[in-house]
Amino acid sequence: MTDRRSERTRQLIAHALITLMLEKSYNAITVQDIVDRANIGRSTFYAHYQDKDALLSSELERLVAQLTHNIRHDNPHDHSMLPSLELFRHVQQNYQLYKAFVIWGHNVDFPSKTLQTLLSASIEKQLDTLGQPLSMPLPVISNYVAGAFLTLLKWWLDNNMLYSPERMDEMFQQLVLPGVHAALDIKPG
Amino acid sequence: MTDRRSERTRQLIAHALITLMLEKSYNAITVQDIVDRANIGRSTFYAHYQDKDALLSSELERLVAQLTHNIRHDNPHDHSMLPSLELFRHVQQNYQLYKAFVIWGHNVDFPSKTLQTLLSASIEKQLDTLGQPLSMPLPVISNYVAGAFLTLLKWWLDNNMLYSPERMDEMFQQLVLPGVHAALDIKPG
Amino acid sequence: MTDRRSERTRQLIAHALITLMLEKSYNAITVQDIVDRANIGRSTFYAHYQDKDALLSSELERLVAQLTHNIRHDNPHDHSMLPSLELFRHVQQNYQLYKAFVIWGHNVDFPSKTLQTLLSASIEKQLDTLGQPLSMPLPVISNYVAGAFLTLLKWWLDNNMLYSPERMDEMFQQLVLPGVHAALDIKPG
Amino acid sequence: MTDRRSERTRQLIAHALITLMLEKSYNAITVQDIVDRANIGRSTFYAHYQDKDALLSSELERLVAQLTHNIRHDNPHDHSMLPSLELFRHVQQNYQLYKAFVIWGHNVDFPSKTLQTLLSASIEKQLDTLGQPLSMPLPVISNYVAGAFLTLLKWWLDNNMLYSPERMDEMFQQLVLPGVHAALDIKPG
DNA sequence: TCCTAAGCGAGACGGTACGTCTTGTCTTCCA
DNA sequence: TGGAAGACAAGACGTACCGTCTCGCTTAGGA
Repeated sequence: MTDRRSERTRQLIAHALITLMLEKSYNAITVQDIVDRANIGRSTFYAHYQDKDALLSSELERLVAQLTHNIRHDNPHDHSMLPSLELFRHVQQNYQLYKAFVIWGHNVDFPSKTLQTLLSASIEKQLDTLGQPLSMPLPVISNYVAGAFLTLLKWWLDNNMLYSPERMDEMFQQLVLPGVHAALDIKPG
Repeated sequence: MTDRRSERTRQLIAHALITLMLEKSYNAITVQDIVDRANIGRSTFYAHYQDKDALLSSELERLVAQLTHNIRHDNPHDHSMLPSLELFRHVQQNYQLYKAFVIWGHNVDFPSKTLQTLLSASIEKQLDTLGQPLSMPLPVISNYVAGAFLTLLKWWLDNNMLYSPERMDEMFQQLVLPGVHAALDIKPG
Repeated sequence: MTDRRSERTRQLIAHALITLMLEKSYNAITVQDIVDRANIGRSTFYAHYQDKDALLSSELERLVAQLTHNIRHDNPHDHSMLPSLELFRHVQQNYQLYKAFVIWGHNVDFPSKTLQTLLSASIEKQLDTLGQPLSMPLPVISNYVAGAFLTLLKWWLDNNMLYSPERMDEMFQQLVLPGVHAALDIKPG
Repeated sequence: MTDRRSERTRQLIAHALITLMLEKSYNAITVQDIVDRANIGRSTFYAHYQDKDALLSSELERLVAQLTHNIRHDNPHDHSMLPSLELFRHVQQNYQLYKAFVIWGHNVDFPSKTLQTLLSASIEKQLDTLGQPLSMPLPVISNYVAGAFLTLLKWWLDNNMLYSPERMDEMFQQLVLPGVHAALDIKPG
């Protein structure tokens, strides 16, 4: 059986990063902070990750992988543009994690950028299968939808999830769908 | 009249920052880079700005001030939610500047955050004056509109301003207005 | 009967150290170098020696033991101060070994120190048995003779054993004996 | 006038090294030890010296330069092989310094090596001017004299300068001169 | 002949020091 | 007298080794 110490150490590191990001800005976190919090040696950190950014990227990928997995499996036959309700719910269930990674100002923007790119691509694929005639370029629509969703998500997290995922999704649908339907030449209702 | 050398130095520093930001990531730029590019002494930099972030903030404020000034004066009686066309035009005329400050990945996210906050507040004020009954909280709408606009703006800059400001604004209106009108209980047309 | 693998491993380690010392400075040699060269595991090294210095000490002791053994047994009734000719010959026969351990600059000085201490003690014992009146403290004389001998030895090794052991010994005797005889109040001739 | 802070800092560093070398082995001294003792920043150390060894070399050169300067100027017409008495006196006056740099075991051997090379070269030059016929190679003699002198010097320092410089010199002369005169074919007396 | 304790390789780990880099302060000197 | 030049303290960076450790594999030598 293989040496499982590596995995344990990786988890210690990841957990240290996340708890630290709830306390202070990513930029203000030093490798030594992480190392101290995780109770590991400095070189052990560098044996696992090239640097602090690689750690963040890795954890973000992990988060995104988990997100995609959860969502897609729950609704394999979903044909909506974006499983927004499930996303709001998923985020609620992983509040700490998203709070740590997504909140503005606390962090650099590349989590946002990654999520935007990912969501945008997913939306574009969904819209493409509809085969609707479009009144504007597809990437504009998909980026817009992804951006609008993330904007609402950030606002929600910034305001400590004041509303339920259902209420957030309702507002999202109400704000975004009419415009998208117009862009897709779909008659409302 | 005050010593004008200060102002000249300030401009050298600002120009140095902007040209550097077109070349590499904000985080990768050091104070020494700026000082070398501007041909000034290290202490002179610190005589003008507390640190690198203060410089960026200052230049961003400058940009925003110029933006607000131009827009508002051009259309003093405008009652639309957001002077989006003028904004797209303004950005086009200051392409380099916005490219340097706004493009994702190259930079930290606080320019985006600042712009988002600013736009959002402006929109909220405009919507408030309308006195319309709302089907959702006002901050949700204003944040949504600002986020949607900035998303399109970033996409536009990322794609080297492929379309005209007019076309961008048209798409923006088409995507955003229906949803906002629905939220404001405004009958379309 | 005991497991003989230990002894084999010890030899691998010692051989690795010696070949490495012919290539680079002792200080520049890492435990990992030794471990790689000997094709053993890191922990195996530490199972045999406390650290790199312990290994060097151990090998040096080994060398010294072999030296003392050879010399003393060959000439059990020798009453000269120092069996210098035999020493020069012994060194010649173990050129690589001494080159590795003794040459200046390549190494730290504790091989020299160890040899100096050893030789000095041996000389002191020999001189003491003579019971001669002395014109100066005995340790001064013994240290001087040991130092002079080692200096010539180092010069010889540094110059690739340019001369024969016999010639070296002749020069050593010619340089050192008159002074020592004077110190011991021995009439020349 | 030039900035004199550099020189002050250099002295702080040198002084820190010397006091530390009186307390523990050169190898056991870390750059951080020096930096802490000297109350300077880590990078300041590296602005002045490439590394710890460069510092030691530099201070040793300084010591040697001072040594050569003092000796030669005091006795411009001295024709002896080696101004040994002056050297013993000089060392006595700089006891701390030599104790720090020269004592065996405490240190690596390159101070000894440097001194040996220097003294040897100086002696060789002196002997060469004599034009005496030689019964052995000149470098053998000069190395021997230098080595013998340093051996006595180390013994003296190791024994806390038990005897006066004059007594040490007397013993040195008594031990070394007869042999050298023999090598140079000089009749005694 | 099998069993079991030991020797071993492989390499993860906590830790220490390295030499480099950048920051923000402070001092010197020149125009 | 203001600003360039740059020395400086501070401290984080990513790298290199250290000595300890755990893990399975191999293997010798007593059962």
